[in-house]
Amino acid sequence: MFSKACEYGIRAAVYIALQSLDGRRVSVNEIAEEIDSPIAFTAKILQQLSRNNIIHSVKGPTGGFEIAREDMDAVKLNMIVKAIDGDKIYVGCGLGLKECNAQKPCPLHDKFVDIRTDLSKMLKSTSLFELATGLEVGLTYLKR
Amino acid sequence: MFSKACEYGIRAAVYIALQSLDGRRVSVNEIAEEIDSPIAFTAKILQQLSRNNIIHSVKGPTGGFEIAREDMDAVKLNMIVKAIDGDKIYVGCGLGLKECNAQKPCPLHDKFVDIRTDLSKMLKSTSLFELATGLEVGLTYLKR
DNA sequence: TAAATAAAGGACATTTTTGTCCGATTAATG
DNA sequence: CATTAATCGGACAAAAATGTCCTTTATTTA
Repeated sequence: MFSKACEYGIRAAVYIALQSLDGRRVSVNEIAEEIDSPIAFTAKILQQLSRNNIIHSVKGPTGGFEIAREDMDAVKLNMIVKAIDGDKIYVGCGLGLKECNAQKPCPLHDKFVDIRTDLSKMLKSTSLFELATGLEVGLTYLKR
Repeated sequence: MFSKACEYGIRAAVYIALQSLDGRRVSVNEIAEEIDSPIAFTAKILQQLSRNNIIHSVKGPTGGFEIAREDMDAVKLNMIVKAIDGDKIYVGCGLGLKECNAQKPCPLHDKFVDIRTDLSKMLKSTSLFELATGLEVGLTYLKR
């Protein structure tokens, strides 16, 4: 569904949000450790998220990554997915046809649109804050 | 969503089914031409489908690929997907966690299960025959 | 102001996916 | 029985995704 990069990106963003709720800024090393991901690869992904203004980075000692409380509400999963995987999840034919639309649909078009609409709605309506608070109260987990 | 191999596999299977409805056995070359896919790569995928008894192959002159009328009903999309992509679409965590289940869910677990259940239902309930007949009456397309 | 710390970024390495080529095998037909 | 047409299968090639290493840049603090 998502690329590895995107999986790490979402997990990292949720972890950063969780720590930011406690006012803690976190380093790539801590993030990679806590979400069980490759450090350098995770660093690249965090750069992408930072460039897309999804998370905020601070250089130098005491630096690291953080997310403002308001941004946790504003940032929805679809923004993270788009920043990392582009819009290929939302766009294009399920069977790989170049042209596929209601006028000239592939055999799976309608059924595919249904699934994708649901996925899209879910991603657009799920905020980082929602995911981070689930973690905070111990309902969900990020590791293993 | 699906790998390229799986996209080609589904398109090929639908085309073979369509032609089999007319009693025509088709060659890899014709299939690749008609579904606009790389020939040799398509041949590999057809071998996989053949080994999994999803399509039937006949060697030698007048040979090619075909699907019996009964099999078009029996073969559902999930069987093709499984033969080519394995069960990674149905199994495993959306965020890539090794352990992720109702007892120890990732932050996206429940929402992911919903989407995947829908996808799974759709694939399990869609037969090759259904897709081939849509093509036959000109409601859907396989190329471009 | 020097040292230390952390992200940024470029180059490179590995693995997986996608795709190609060619000889071997099978079967129909003249 | 030779020729030809088709799939089968293995080895190879190219491209994309994943992952690593190392240098540079920014910033804090002693």
